[in-house]
Amino acid sequence: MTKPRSRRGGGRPTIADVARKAGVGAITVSRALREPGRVSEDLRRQIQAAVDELGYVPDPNARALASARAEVFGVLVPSLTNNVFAEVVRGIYDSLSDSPFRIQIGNTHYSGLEEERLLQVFGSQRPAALIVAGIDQTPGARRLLENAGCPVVQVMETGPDPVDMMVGFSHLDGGRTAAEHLLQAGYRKIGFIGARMDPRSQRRLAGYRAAMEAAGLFDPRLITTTPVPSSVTLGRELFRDALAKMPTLDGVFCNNDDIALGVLFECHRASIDVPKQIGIAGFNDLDMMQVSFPSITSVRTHRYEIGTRAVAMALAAIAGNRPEQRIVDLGFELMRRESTAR
Amino acid sequence: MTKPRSRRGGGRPTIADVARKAGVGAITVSRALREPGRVSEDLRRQIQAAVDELGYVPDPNARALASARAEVFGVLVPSLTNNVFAEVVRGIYDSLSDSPFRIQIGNTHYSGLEEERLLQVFGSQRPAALIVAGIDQTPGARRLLENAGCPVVQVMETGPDPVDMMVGFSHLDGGRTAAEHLLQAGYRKIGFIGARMDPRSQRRLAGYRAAMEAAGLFDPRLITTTPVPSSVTLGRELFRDALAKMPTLDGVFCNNDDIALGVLFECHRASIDVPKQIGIAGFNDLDMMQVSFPSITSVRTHRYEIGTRAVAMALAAIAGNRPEQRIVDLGFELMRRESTAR
DNA sequence: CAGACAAATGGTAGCGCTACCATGCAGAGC
DNA sequence: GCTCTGCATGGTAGCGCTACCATTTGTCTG
Repeated sequence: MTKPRSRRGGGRPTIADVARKAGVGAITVSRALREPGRVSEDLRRQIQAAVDELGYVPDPNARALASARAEVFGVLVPSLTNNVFAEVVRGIYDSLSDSPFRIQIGNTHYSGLEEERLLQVFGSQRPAALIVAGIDQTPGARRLLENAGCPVVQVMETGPDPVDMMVGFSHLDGGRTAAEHLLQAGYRKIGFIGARMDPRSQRRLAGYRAAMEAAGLFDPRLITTTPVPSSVTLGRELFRDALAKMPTLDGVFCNNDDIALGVLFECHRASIDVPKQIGIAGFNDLDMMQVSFPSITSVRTHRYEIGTRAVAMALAAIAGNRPEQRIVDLGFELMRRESTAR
Repeated sequence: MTKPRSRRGGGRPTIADVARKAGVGAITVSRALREPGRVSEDLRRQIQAAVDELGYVPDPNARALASARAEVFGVLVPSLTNNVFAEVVRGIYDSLSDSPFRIQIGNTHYSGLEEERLLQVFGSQRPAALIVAGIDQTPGARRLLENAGCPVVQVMETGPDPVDMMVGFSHLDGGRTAAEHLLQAGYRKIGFIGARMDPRSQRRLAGYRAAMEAAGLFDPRLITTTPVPSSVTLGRELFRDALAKMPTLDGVFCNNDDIALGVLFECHRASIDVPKQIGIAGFNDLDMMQVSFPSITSVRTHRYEIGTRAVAMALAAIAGNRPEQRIVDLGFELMRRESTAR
């Protein structure tokens, strides 16, 4: 009577097929695959042979449904093309490539609402862990993270109040360090040029401001920002705006390296000597900063490591030994180069 | 007797909860959510109210298991940080953001074996569609694609023998066009500098070679390549190698824009005049090429559109109307700039 | 050598959803 | 009046897997 539906799955082998072939129960196959230690050597070999012969691959959907837990890491980043986040994501992928965990990336487009929506979607899958960029979640997003029922790692930044765990560094300190370096190098009219101005950029700006105020040199007219997404082209344009506004500018701290590169190119074009007339400092230290002419001073951040570390912490939490240090500050490194060597 | 397991899912509402609250059958809820047209206006409203009140989000795992089809697009790219692929992925994400489809990205690290392994993993999920970069799959990977039981789109390149559908352009023509442009501009000793040398780079090289041979100017010593991953730093180094090997070089066609930028910086550093002494052409036309000083000639490719187009074709195929044109050539555009304006 | 206990294996009953097949009911056609 | 059709809705039976408990076997105690 129980006429089985005609194999909806298109004939791929199931755990029952493997069990039959190996002459064992389905549950034993399941165990052999997930906890090999709990199955005798003999059966394990037999089962492995059957798996290989049939080309069996477990259905992750069925697995997730039965165990109420999907082997998925949910990752939320504001941009896929921004090299900074791409590096973090690469670190995550590399750390997870030999594990059974899959990765699901969500692109929030720097929008809190979008982040909230994606968390809702991700939550419906009962992910094994969540990695989210930034610490400025909306109240709704924060609630979703707190109730996710899985380890959560906030990355890119550190802050006082983690949902669960954190890996990053202080953007405020990074901004201050860059500005202080420009001051030490002898620059005085140091501008800040920033695009996008997401929360991290805001904090770099705050660091710059703190340094300038401490030196008694702060002037709001030194700041040139835009909410427009960052690009090299935009860097050039913003620098021209900044110069028009304040022709006596003798240095710039750029929000990021794209902007810094745009500034450098404009200096070339306008025959402005770097570092003599203008000092330039960037942020993130992309590969090209050390090769450009002149090479550009930048704050090196450890993006790839942020990704690998976040995964390591999440994995530890999943395994039941939550790391003692819930907030990991990976710091940054000021790379002094020709562009500020006055 | 049938003591229900104590709600493994951690208490999130199920379709049965919604059905109870709305006073309808579970199947009607399912239908209201997936095919609203088949449920009466009244019930639809009632059900929507219950969904909203309970905060119900369907479990994609259960859905996939029951329907033998996951609402997932599998995407396979060789790199996550290479801007070229990041742009394609961004196009895919943007095109799918309002659909119920999730995206799963695999990073093949330019390895055919890894690609095969990932296809195996992806296949176990019964994805709704697969988008893979490149056309040079291993025989095993090709078989997996052919038996995937879903639309498949190969992207980045066009070729004669699609698994299913294709969106891209001819890298050979692109390479030839760049080389011909350099020749027309009056350069004669035109080098080729390439890193990574994946199949697409190989075809750009072949295009370059064809142009040079047609002009009777080909010389194998003009070619400088390495399997090392591409970077601006590497561009500088390879250019120095190329110059050491052939000091009379008067032009270079670079594999990609990173390399071209490295070449430009080295020219600045060595006081080589661009475009007078050396002409430079890149590939892909990243944003910065138009801003650099001098601006750099490059072959513009339509990465974002490749992503959006691939999704559109896959979506059409899923909906049952497979596009007539199975191979879409999005072409490229030579952007002539200062670096080759002799 | 009985009893206790651990290790290895299996059976059963779902996980939350949808495919498939009823069922009920209104209107159409004879 | 009756059957026939088509539409809206519901019930049942799984999808492929694992949690939970039961069973079997072997090993160790006293």
